[in-house]
Amino acid sequence: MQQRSTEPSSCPLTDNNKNDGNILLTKTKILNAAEILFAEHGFNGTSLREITQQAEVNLAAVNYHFGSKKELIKALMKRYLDEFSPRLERSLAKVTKQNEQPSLEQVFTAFLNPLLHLNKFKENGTNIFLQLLGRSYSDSQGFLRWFITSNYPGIIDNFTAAVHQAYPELSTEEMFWRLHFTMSTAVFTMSSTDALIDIAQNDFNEKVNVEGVIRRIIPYVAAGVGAPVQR
Amino acid sequence: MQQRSTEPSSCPLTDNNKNDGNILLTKTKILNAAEILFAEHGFNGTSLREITQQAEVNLAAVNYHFGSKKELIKALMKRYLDEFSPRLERSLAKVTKQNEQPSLEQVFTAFLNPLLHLNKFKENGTNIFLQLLGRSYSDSQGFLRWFITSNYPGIIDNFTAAVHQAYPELSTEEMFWRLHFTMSTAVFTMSSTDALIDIAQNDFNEKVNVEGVIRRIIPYVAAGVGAPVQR
DNA sequence: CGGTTAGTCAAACATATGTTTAAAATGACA
DNA sequence: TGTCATTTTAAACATATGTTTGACTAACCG
Repeated sequence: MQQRSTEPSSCPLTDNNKNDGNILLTKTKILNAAEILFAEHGFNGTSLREITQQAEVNLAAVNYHFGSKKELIKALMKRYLDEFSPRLERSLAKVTKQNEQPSLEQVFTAFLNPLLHLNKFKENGTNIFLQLLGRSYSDSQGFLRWFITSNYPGIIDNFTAAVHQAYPELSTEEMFWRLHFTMSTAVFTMSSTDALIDIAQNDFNEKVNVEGVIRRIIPYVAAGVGAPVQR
Repeated sequence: MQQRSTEPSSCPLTDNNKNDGNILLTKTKILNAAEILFAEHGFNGTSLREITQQAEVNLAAVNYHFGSKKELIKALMKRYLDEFSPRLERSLAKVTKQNEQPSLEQVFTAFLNPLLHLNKFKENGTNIFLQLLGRSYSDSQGFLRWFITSNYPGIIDNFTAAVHQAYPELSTEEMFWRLHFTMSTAVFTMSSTDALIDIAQNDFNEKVNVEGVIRRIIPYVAAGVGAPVQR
């Protein structure tokens, strides 16, 4: 028996779960199947039976290896956040160190590489991660929002610092709101990327991908955050 | 027996369901309870039993009066969209008629009054409507998005026309994306307004309400849509 | 070999869900 | 008053869900 504690203690859920051969372990198979289904239909909208069927493992495996559905979701997000978070911190640090006063566009562009790296880390990883992030905010009354902000405070702190450096006149309150608007744009757009890309393809025959969408978002949010302060 | 057809045909679901006294009819009681719960916990996250319990009606009443949960959701949105849609159209028309080339900020400000009117139409109506709109986009794999865009095409058409008048240089593709970003910002922000207002209150003792949030969004999205075109 | 351990599996469990049914209540009108 | 359509009600239905159980398997080690 294993992993019956609710405390995640060490959480060994990265990809180093390989057999002697190259057969994926049950745990990894579950993670891989779950992230796609969760991204597509939300956390509430995906059942453990769908996941285990897709992963070709036994239903009980989820509860055996992760303890519960909630813990599975956390493990899922952790896998991406551990990969993404330090890279973003380095990327933001680079921008703020190199330039005395970076432009907002430079600050937001700092997200691009860490996000795209997830595509190498995992097939279609960027898309999946951003979609999961979007789901975290709307599904399950934000228990995951809490999980993220409390386990990865560095993301937010570094980011707000960089924005402040780029636009010092922005008050703390105004920044709080504008950063949330930015978060909304990114996260919400991504949670419906697939549909949007389809529409763009049909309506004006435009071939786009996730990277294309991100590149379009950057000037938008940079301008939004950089909007002149009222009054 | 009533309302067993899946065709909405006439859909008598506005507030003119009153008794001789001022006792709300079952139908209205259900709508009022459902909209709050749906806004709070999403469509998937709210059961008919919670709704009927809150509304103090029998469980079977929902299926009797509306046919199914899905039809209830449509009726819910219809109640607001019928109130909101024509007002927004008039408001946008006013702006585009009065000014030869209105500013983007003027265009977006045209949303303010129609949105705030919902607060008179119904207690906390603005907030509820925007939250429901947000839920429509993330829950239930977008069947409601389809419902809205196909039943109220005027909203989108008038809006894109107004934006084009304010910023003619923006290409159709770029506008498509930026309007979606804008939609994301508004809708997603609103679906977590309550939490945000709490945070704002605690963190820097700022007293805000829904109107305050909308007023903060306007310059943000106006600047975003108005961002200079790349290349 | 015997024994321990981690992992797998089918089945059951307990509960929650949307929907349907058929009987009972209600109210309007002749 | 009696009739009839409308509405309400409790109960059942069918299915779906997260979780648990207990037997079984396979691998490792003395």
